[in-house]
Amino acid sequence: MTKAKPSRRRDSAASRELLLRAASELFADRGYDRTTARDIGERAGVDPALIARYFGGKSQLYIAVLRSQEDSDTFTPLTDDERLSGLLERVVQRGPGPIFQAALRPSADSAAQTMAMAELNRRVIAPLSARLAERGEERPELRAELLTAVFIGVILGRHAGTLPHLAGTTKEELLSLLRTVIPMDGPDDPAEPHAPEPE
Amino acid sequence: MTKAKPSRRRDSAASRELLLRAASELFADRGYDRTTARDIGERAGVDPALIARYFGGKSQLYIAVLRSQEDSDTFTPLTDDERLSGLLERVVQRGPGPIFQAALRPSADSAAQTMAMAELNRRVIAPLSARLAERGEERPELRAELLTAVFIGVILGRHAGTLPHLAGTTKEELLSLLRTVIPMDGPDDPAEPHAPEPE
DNA sequence: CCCTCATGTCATCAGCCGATGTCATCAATA
DNA sequence: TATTGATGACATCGGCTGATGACATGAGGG
Repeated sequence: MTKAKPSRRRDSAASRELLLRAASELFADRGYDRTTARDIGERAGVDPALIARYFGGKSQLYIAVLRSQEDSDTFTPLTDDERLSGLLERVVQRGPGPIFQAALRPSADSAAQTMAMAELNRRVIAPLSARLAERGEERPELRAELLTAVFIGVILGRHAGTLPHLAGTTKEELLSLLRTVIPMDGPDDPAEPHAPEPE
Repeated sequence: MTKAKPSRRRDSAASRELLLRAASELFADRGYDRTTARDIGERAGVDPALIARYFGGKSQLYIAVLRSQEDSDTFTPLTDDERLSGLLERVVQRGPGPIFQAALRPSADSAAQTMAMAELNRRVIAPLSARLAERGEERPELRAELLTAVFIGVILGRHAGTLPHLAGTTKEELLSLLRTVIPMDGPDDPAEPHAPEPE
């Protein structure tokens, strides 16, 4: 009963997965508004009507994409060198991602937009804010938002292709550039070392 | 012959001007893609069909807006305190402006997009690049693009309303925040124009 | 005073969007 | 094999966009 034969020639789970993957790529590359349901279907090789059937609509597909990436992201502050490097690695390869897109290019769909901003807070702003507070900086939330906006601005500016020199940078160049703009945690932390970081 | 009576009840020049002004405000606030011709007509109190008649279409109206603002902008580098302050003043009051919008949120219309990026270079990136070169920095064009992206990222992040703390800042707070991220020209410049200093 | 044409109004078009419903088709089970 | 439910292909809908052309109107020149 309920045998999940993997050799099914018509497999709804596979179609779901194809749509999710295609949507993930396209939302990461172009953001929500500029990717159409027909685009997603074409890239997935699946009829776009199935988006409505399996996810309930484009905005809920978007939310599903956000959820599907929940675990793949670490929650280290942006001032952590490894975190910044890893983030850049992913961004250079797969585009800014749906969340960063949503921060500076908010979509009209309020459910999707709200979800994206909640994730941005959870994954990026909150840990950064906590780190800045640890350092003893004033207004840590404000500064965390500032640095996040800075980071996303550079990422999007590079990806949009409108800034040719920036677009031509390698991941390493970009990393060193960002370090001149985002004050990183030193290896010898000037802040009091009373709270060691679990890794 | 061609008497320009100012009391004409039906005045094409006035309609043109109203459309131009309304478009200027809306493009500055929402960017190109997200403002519709009907929006512009409604705000201007003018029939949107006249956009096509007087400008040739939406994209040419956009270009006309860019041209109409050509003189109103100074061409000082972003690292100049007065320039940064003035820019913020305008941005806080009237929104990011069509050019900054276009840099991180490129539109599908290629003519409009190309024009906007040319203006961005002329007004912001080029003077900043020249200033950085004067300072003796390496890769001045790249750094100029980086700082421009940083600036626009903060501006858009604040304007989008997705970053609440940033959105709540006054012009002065924002200015001091930006100074922590964009290395300004000192009043007594520490770097001699002829003697680059090692750091 | 009447004609003419600039100006403005309006209906409508074609294209794209997301979404929905219908129907054919195939796999699993009896 | 016959039945049935799941799966997917397709046509189409209503809504929005930018654009266009036909028509109304009134100001200014003769």
